[in-house]
Amino acid sequence: MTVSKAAEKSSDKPADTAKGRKDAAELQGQGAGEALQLGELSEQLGYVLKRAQLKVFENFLRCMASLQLTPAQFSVLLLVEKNPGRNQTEIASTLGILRPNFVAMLDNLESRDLCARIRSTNDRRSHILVLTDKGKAVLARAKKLVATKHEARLNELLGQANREALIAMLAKVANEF
Amino acid sequence: MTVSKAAEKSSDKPADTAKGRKDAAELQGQGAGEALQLGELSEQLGYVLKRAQLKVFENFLRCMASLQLTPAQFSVLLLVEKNPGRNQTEIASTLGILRPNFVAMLDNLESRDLCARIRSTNDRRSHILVLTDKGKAVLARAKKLVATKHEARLNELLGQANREALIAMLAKVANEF
DNA sequence: GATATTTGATATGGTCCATAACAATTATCA
DNA sequence: TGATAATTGTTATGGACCATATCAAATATC
Repeated sequence: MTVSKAAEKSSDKPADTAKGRKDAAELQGQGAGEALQLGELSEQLGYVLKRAQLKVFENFLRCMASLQLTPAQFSVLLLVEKNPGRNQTEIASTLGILRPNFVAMLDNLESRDLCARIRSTNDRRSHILVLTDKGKAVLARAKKLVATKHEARLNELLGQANREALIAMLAKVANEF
Repeated sequence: MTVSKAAEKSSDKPADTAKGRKDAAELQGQGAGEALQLGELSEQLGYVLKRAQLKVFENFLRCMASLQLTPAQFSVLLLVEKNPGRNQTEIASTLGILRPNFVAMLDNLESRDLCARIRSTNDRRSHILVLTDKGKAVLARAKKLVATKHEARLNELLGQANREALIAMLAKVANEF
């Protein structure tokens, strides 16, 4: 059903021109066993950005294994703690999460008694979000884990000054690119 | 079928203790209409990394709209150009793409006549990858678009020196974190 | 008071990522 | 040599994440 599935194999013997066959012959066994050259790829912003993000998320998940918190869940807890009394739409949209996709996230956090939906008396359509006591306690422990295991790792890799510069530049890119 | 779907709604009136009701009352209409405070979130590496990556990919796609190349496809073309004669497993693994998922990507690129699979004569199991002439031409145009529209944007945002420093730090994080 | 908008929610489809399994081919080694 | 193991490209499949359309209830607008 994917677009790529609909792609027709143009021919069974691609590049089968006289020049094609000659070039192919020259390439047989090219640099076998040797490491590939990344070339310009290693200076492509998107490439290095994506790979760094994957590594950081991976490390985050390892650090949070005992609390079973994903980066997205951690960000929700942080934002609700900082902005108690806001509704789902407000929290979701500032995190770039679409409302439909935020429902399942909240179902999960609420089922673990980390946060609660409270019907607003001002506007009975909306749910006000609050951290439960357990949620506050878990978030406090999560922050310590992040500080001691996650950010500390980045500090010993880049140094305090570079770490702050990196985050500042990333924030600028995220906001103004 | 998701995990979160299996989450049971613990109760219809969450946090309905005496303290819970009082706290909820205090929160009604909290900072309505005002912007939310990001708080510690804006200094979380993972958060700012992810958002920056999304913005950069988004901009990349806009710059490449005329060539219809995604960041992943661009990286494949770059790597094949730099390392002609390598097989699918080698190209995919250095890009962090799993072999099964690489098949559809190549089907797509091959159907557009950007690259070609050639049966190796040394090892008839493997397909050697090469850029077609059209693939080389498209990649050349893609590089120019990236340089003039994409990287130039980053330069005017951070400056040349900072841009290089950012990429160097991201590469370090990607490789050593 | 009729109409439009907002909120949370459901259903659904797409894309990306990960694992298992398979046929063809090659490597290993008894 | 020949039996067995490993590798390559591939298919099938399921999960996680993201996006859109739609809905009922509640509210806003006029």
